Amino acid sequence: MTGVEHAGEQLELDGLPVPRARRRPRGVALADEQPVARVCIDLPPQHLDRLFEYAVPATMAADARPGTRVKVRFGGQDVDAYVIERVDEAEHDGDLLPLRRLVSAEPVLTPAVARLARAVADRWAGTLTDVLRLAVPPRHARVEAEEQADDVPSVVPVSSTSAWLPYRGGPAFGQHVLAGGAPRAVWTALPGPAGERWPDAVAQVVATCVLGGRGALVVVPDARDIDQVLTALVAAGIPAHRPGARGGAVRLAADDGPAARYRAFLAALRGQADVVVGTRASAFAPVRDLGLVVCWDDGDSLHAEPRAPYPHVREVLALRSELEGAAYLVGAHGRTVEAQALVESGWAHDVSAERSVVRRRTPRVQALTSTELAREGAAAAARLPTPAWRAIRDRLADGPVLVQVPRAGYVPAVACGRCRASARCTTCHGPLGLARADGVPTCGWCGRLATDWRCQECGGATLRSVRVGSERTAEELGRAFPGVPVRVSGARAEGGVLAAVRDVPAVVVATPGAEPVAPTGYAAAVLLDAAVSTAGSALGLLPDALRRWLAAAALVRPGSEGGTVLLVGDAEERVTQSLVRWDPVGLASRELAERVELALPPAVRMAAVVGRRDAVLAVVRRIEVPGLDVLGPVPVDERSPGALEPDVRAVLRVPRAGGNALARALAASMAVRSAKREGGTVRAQLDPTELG
DNA sequence: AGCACGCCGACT
DNA sequence: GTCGGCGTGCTC
Repeated sequence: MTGVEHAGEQLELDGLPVPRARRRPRGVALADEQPVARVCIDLPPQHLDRLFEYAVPATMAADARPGTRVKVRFGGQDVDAYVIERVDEAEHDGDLLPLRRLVSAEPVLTPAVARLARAVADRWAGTLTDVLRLAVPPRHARVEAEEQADDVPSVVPVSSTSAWLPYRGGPAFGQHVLAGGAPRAVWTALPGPAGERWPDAVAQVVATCVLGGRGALVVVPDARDIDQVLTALVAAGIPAHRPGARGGAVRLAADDGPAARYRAFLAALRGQADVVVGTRASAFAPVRDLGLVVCWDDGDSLHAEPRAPYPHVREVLALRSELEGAAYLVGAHGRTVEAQALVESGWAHDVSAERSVVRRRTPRVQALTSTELAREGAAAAARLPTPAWRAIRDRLADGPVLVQVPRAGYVPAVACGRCRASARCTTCHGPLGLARADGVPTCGWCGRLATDWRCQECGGATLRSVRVGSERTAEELGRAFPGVPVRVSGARAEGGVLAAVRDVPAVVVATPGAEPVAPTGYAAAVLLDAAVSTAGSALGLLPDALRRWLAAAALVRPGSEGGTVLLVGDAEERVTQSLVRWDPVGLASRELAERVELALPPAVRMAAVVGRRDAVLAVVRRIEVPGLDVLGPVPVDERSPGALEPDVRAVLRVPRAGGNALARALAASMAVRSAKREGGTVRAQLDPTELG
């Protein structure tokens, strides 16, 4: 043994016992006040998910505050860490190493966000470090050094809540927010005229919150939605935050690039912006005096974080509203089963409109199913049946007509023209499709051109389309309505996603989620290939199909102004009826009852453990919680890198009340796994979205 | 994650 | 005799 430390003893002045924390490396003067920093280390292994203590050098005494980024020596290497707290005495009985370096004095991790991140890590059986990587944007030193704002008096928001009048419980929600309360609501938004659409309602309740002296946070699926909310906020008296000014709203999106993202983050952190409007990761934004959190369209898959520990915005904000005493609002045109569960458990209020209001504000909806068409004597086989064609032609006189197509591309799938077997690549057996009208079929997996294709079943050499995408639909509609401009909007379309179209006659073809807004509403919407949207057995498929249709239908003028929606195809009956009656809550409620019956989430809590068979079994075997049900493991399609056998998935199921215990036990088992280096790879996911 | 220590096989 | 395999343990 060498290097026995005596340095601490020099502080033993008046006979008091030397606090352990005062033991320190020779030659480093320590902070007088709170000389111990508890830090969270930026290393992935699950068994390191706890705080480690370091001595605070006197030089960092003032700046190494909770929330700052530091460098520490850990296990012989330099690692990044966050100071979580400063304390007087260490719990660790052993020498403390000094903090190595203060990266920045900016306390980027506020106590509230640190607490939220810990709760999120616990809830999803992940590590604090993983969550902090989602929550805190990478530092941008130049942005950090930019001029600080002078305190210019903030603008006073306009106090209008007109957009909430149609909703039962809407005005009361706003009043409660204004008074500093923390009401919780699940809101079914309706289509409306300019100034009363969902972004306006969101902006008004945000303005109400700011008027009441608190900050607000709005999380939406994508950048286009951010713009819509920011525009509506201006009308509600909350302008875009200007650097150098006090107040206003900032947009916070990872897509805006590191500098813009960090600048917006700092504006919130420093209390300069009152309102943050952003995508997924902004659920963790450090808004000061948070009074309201809003999640718009919680059924959009963009709200589900794809990185470990896979938290969902709707649930993160629910945790946050409880931890910070903030009001909670989740809104959509549709209703997810999960949001319905918040209502039916009594956790949140239902904020919806009366039937009469729904009828007044929504377009006329008609389902063109094959039975419906047969009744009218029309050919059912046509993708665009005559009544739909006629409706488009008639409504085009009044304005733009929206056509929603569930698939992007031209002809994403083709089949043998003789025996109808789906056409597969001769090399890798991937699906063949057409990129353009004059194109050669190409493989969707390996990209090879199928130049001299022959059917492997029957030897046929001709191909027919089995799925039609938005591009091909646009081409067909162009021919069907000569002289009418056709626009295409979609992530993979040539012009990308269009934010808006003009109020002139045009056919607008869009994939779900990419529908442009029309200033005074579309004259009509036609939802094609309805059967495609409800085919399959995935969990939540039906409410999700309704969500996509309602999102498009909500852009159409009310029936009183001729607004018409046509659903074309034989979709699942209940979903079709829910659209016709504009009743997303009814569908979600029935679906929830079914989930209770079948012991499926959210009536129960589940976790998926995916990876190499032996590794998965080892993790699962250690888990003991009351009422645990282990399903599987069964093989899945993917395989771990380098593995010979396909991965397996085990599904763990517990009664809803046992969710926290399951998460804790799963995290503990994963920690044992990482400590023992059991080998292979294992992914643990709570509330898995895909259950195969 | 990285790095130590520690106990069993084929090799200069 | 040793060089070196990776199983187990630890890191404030």
